[in-house]
Amino acid sequence: MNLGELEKLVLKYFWQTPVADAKQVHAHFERSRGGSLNTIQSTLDRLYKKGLLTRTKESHAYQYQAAKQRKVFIGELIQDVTQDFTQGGEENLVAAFVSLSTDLNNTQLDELEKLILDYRSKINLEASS
Amino acid sequence: MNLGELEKLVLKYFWQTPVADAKQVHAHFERSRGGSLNTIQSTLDRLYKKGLLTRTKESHAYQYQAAKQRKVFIGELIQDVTQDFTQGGEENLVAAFVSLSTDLNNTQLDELEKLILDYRSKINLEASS
DNA sequence: TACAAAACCGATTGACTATCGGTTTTTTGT
DNA sequence: ACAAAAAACCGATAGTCAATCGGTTTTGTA
Repeated sequence: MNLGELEKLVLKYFWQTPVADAKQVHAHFERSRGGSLNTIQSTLDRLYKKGLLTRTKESHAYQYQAAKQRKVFIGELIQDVTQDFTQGGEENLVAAFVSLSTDLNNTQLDELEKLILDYRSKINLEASS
Repeated sequence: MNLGELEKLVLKYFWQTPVADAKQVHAHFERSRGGSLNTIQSTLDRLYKKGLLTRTKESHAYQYQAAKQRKVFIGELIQDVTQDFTQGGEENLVAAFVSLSTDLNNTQLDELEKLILDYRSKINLEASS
């Protein structure tokens, strides 16, 4: 999944603004970067076709929304970009975490440990059902 | 950092084969995918210019090597692809880990916890120096 | 110094994003 | 029901970048 610059901006916009149509998105980006309504429209369409936005026709215009939560999307991005280099086993992802951890501080490590704990109990609940 | 299909293959090759020149790389990929020696050469050159391979002229031909360890590279890839969506704070990365953890099992969680432990002590050693 | 090997250069093709003008379709107000 | 307005849709263009390879220049060695 490869995203252009405007696509990224629009995606980020939808994590701040749950629902919007092309006109609103255009209004938002008009001062910060310019560009015609048509450009926004085709970008929304591209994102829709990529499965990153959903849309429903509300009376006249499409109402767009983010298809995935930010965290989920980022997770998928990571999987996407790493899978070519990790031969199947997910243990490589664990290794990738380590490379990343260069910038983590103690508090963040705490948080991560808590998440692992939670996740572990979720796994084990499922296993015992 | 955006990599083409052949670039990815070549990179993976160099994590298996520490040193090689264009001819060797070409020989390796000849049966699996074809392509001329020139194609390999320009791909090597592109990877070199991207900082993903190093090279030194050994008598006549360049000898190429991976510039980064696989894990380091993957870590950088992840940072690269996520940074547009994580406003500065690395806590978002922690969140990204969770999305990823869908496929982790208990053993892998153990490993990750161990790594956190190691990393934490490294941080705290540095802090007290 | 000639020959062979490799590097280098340049051109082409194919994706894909950004951009926007123009046309068609859809909505809506009268 | 129809005309005007709004939005969607279509198509074209420009820019970037990987893959591809032929041809030319450089370089190293016998």
